[in-house]
Amino acid sequence: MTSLSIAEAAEQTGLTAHTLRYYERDGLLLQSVERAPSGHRRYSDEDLRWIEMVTRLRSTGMPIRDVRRYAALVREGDGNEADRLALLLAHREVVEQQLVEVTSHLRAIDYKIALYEGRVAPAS
Amino acid sequence: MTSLSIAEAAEQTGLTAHTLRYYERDGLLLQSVERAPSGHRRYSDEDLRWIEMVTRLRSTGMPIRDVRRYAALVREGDGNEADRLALLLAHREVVEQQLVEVTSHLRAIDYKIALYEGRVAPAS
DNA sequence: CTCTGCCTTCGAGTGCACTCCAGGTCAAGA
DNA sequence: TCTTGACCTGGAGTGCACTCGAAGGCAGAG
Repeated sequence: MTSLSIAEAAEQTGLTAHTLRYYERDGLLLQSVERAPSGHRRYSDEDLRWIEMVTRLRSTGMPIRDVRRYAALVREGDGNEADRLALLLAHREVVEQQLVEVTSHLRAIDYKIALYEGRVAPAS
Repeated sequence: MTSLSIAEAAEQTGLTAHTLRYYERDGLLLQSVERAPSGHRRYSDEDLRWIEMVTRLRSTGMPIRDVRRYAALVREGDGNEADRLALLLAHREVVEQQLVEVTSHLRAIDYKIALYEGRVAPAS
């Protein structure tokens, strides 16, 4: 049961301290982070694990708004697992679709690169 | 050699008319789009092909600024192919990296989904 | 001739996700 | 005791990529 300062939490999560405060303010965390007597935030392992989940959702492109919704469901506790699942599945669908699209665009760019490298004859 | 109105070009490219004008204003196109006597834009096949390239770059996440730089290089004409190639390769690198990251985050999310679907025993 | 609708420009507005600032608190070290 | 540095808050600012609004031109239908 470690408990980290905001700077340490920032290092651990790869976010900035600014962003960590912002996420908390914006309701993306499950509870308010605990405070030292000085008022400084102390991040628990649990906080860190949740923030990593948030990071996964964010870096797969989930909007803040949806992360907040997911956090709210988890915060509510047992009983809404179906809703959480639906939210994750919907997100999964979107990400999958984006991967397909980006991959296909990337192939077209690769073709262009091949042209510049003289590995392929120009189309015209 | 067709020549399309902005509405038709919008439909063809999947962009909005607003966005087409914005791209032109912002220097993302190779030349100003031709005009009908009425002042209305007329998009050539060449315009359309270039806009598709722009769309590929954009939807793989290349910033407007970099697309503008690439357009400028192409506009300059022969002699800077190495620069264009470098730009595309650098972009390729970034995209590849993002694909890896997103895919790995997606796998973690899939694990969470599997938990909610009761297909896997919880970790703790 | 008037209406409808698509187009024009310029400039302002929007939404998102941070990112930063000012002014202040607090604990530890010289 | 003074300074330093990490942290606090509320609110403002930033950057990006659109997105829209206002005011007007012009062509074809009725």
